[in-house]
Amino acid sequence: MGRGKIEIKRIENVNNRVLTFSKRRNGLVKKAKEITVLCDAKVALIVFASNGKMTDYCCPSMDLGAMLDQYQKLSGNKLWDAKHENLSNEIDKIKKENDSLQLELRHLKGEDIQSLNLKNLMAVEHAVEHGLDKMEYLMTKKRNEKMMVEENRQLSFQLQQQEMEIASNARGMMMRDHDAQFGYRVQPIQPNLQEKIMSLVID
Amino acid sequence: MGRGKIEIKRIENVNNRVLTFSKRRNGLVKKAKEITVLCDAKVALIVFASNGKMTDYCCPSMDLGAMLDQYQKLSGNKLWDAKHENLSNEIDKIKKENDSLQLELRHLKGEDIQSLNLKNLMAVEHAVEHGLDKMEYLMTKKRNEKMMVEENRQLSFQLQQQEMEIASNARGMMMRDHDAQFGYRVQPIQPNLQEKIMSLVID
DNA sequence: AACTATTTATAAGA
DNA sequence: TTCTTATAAATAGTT
Repeated sequence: MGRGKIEIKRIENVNNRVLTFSKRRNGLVKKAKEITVLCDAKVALIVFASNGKMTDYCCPSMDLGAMLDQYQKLSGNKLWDAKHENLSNEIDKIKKENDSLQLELRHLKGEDIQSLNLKNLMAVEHAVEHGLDKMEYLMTKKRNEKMMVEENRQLSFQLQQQEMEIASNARGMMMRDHDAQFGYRVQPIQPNLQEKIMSLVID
Repeated sequence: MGRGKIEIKRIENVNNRVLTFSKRRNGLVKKAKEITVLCDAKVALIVFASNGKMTDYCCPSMDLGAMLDQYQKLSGNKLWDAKHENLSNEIDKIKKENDSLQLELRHLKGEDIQSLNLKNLMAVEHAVEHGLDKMEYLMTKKRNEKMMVEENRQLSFQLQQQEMEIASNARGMMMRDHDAQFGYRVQPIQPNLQEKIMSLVID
């Protein structure tokens, strides 16, 4: 339909091809609209030019999503259903995992254990007892650490008090005996106490 | 393009409409194919007749799924992406829940507890100890049940032995004293023993 | 489904 | 791109 007949094969001249594309795309969309109106048809049309530019048409009576849902039903082709199924399956899988974790958790807390047989009960008990030992150990350790920090604080305080007292005494003495030849040396009761405690706490 | 010009509005005559639909649909698909070949274009076309029958065309160089992916990117329209996002979010949510369950589980087993502070440790310990009590109670109960079932089995066996013995004695007597006026009645040692045990087990 | 008079689409040219 | 126009193609009404 034009000045000359053309073969239906790729148009090699780029300008020509682009021009023809533009004309024919318009024609295609026009025809799509016409059949929609004339014949009560539902039409969806997506066209990409070779440069990637997109044109689309969808009949006003149904949105593209609905058209594609219908397409999937009638053609049996999976567009997003497949992806959805995968995701849904994964959700199911994780939910089941979740449930079994919840159940295990309840078992460890002694809940819902009626249905366990003796062997399973013993296994659960064993796990819990083992864990309990670890907890006791750690708690004792943490309590000791706290105690040591507190003890350290107290000892430091006492030490400070003592030093202040000695200094005060020394000052008093100096006032009384300004020319005294000997002097007191302040000695900690436990040398390196702080270091010892800290090494225990840090461990 | 025909014997007469027509207005572009719904064709009221059904036969006419259906006929026109068929002709124009073929024309539309033909044009779609032609532009695909002539212009290196990508075309997807879905047409539903008013009776629901579907026709579709998709260029050979790209499948419909890919076309629609591209459509979503370029148009910004969400077809399945929105649904996917929802599902993906749900997966993330459940996975997080899962992780926290896993951690709680490990805590109850005395694992990964270094990071817990004393207060949390005590809470975990308390939960576990409470659960342990319940387990001990249930295990004792189950062990007792087992023992009772075994005892029941043994008693039943003994009873049967006894009854057989008595019957055998009676037969021996009958042989010796065919006209004896009195007879033995077999009496269980503990009447209703079985019922008593079973009621304990079932509870 | 086939025919064909006409309308419509469009290829080539400007 | 857009307009023009000769011609091919599509199709409305008919058989």
